[in-house]
Amino acid sequence: MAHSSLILKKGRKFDQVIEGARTVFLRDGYEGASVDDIAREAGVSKATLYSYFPDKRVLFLEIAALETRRQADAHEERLDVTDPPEIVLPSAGRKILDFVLSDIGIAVFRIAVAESARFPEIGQKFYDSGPGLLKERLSQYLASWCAQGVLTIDDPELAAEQFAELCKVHLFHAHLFQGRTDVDEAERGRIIDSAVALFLARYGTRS
Amino acid sequence: MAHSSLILKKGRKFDQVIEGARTVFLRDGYEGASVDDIAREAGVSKATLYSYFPDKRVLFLEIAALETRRQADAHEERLDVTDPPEIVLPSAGRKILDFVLSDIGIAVFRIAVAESARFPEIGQKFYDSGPGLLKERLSQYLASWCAQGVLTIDDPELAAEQFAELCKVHLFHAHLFQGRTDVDEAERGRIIDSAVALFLARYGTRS
DNA sequence: GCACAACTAAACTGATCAGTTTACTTTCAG
DNA sequence: CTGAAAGTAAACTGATCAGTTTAGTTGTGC
Repeated sequence: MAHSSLILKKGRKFDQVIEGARTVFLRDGYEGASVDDIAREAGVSKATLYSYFPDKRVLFLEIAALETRRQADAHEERLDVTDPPEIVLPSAGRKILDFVLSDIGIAVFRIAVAESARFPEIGQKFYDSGPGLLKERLSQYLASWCAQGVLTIDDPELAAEQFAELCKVHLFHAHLFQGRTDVDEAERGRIIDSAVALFLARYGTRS
Repeated sequence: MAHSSLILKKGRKFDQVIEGARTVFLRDGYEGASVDDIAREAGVSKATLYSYFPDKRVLFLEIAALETRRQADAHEERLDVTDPPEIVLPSAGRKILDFVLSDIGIAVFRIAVAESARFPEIGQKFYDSGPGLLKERLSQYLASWCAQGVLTIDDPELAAEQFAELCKVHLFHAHLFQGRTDVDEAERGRIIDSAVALFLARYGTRS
């Protein structure tokens, strides 16, 4: 008895295709990736690949969707409303910064920026599952502490985005445009501390 | 007498080629642009184009360099050190925001992000003539007002980048990823006002 | 008005690549 | 064991495109 694989849509190598496409698209971008490369990387014949996906574009959109979902999952954990901003903001900021400096974070950003002119839904999905989702969660957290009088924020959504941007300052551009991959712990900490201080100087109720 | 055109390197149609390449590269990106398209757009034969530039890559790098120079020129005007931060910051912020929301600003950013993995010097040049130059100018301005005790900033370069990022909050991503081109004056003003307030709450000496 | 450089249209080369087809092999459920 | 579904390698089609070549035309300084 045992493994009734009802869930398998069709084909044994579907996952291999997805994994190969992911690798190649993230490494080479949409234009730079060739279908032959993907098939080779996936360890699958081109004919098999084309039995799953009608064309390169659809395969790419599928990968982009999966990858943005994964991005969303990385930000999954709700912010703990019971912890105060002085605790939550530094740790949330660190997670944001670590993600946008990661290889996968940079690769997805690069592709979203490059291809969202050609494929508008890619830009939309990327935004919704990345910056947009973060804004939603963080603004809810901020609003709940406003209600308690610990924070004073007239527009929590705007404030959430301001905080997120402050966390990326300097290092994100340095990595994206100057290839600086050598960002150490201390430097990250310095940026986040400054972001939190700047944020709380304005939105924190006087201590 | 008259027009001794000593300056002309060679060729009467050099400028046409540049202009055509600019149009097509900014519209279609590096991979998306074809040399035939560029020649047609420039109103020039392919052979002429190839008499000026050895290959597509060099032509692209030339356009990217010119375009980033132009970007730098747009930020040219030094900040007037005699005006106080409450005057300078809102107007500088508006200029930053207007630029990054302009068609040309978005197009150059898209190409810099997409191609700086393939052509590292593009990322470097873009950074130097855009965000880097701005940081330099703005941090000098900030430092000069620190000396007078009006501002209190331990790291003016970091603060300059923080301010620049705050000015782009929300609207830049909305335009880049969601194609929102309909950003009105009021919304821009709201973002800038909030950025200035946030910045001065922390770095301004108490009023 | 001549000589020479700049320019042209168009054809061509060689490469790459998306997507298809063919003839064959592997896998596995019943 | 068997037959159908899934997969394979490799050749093929048709298109695009960077870059070259050819044979001829235009513009211009002198």
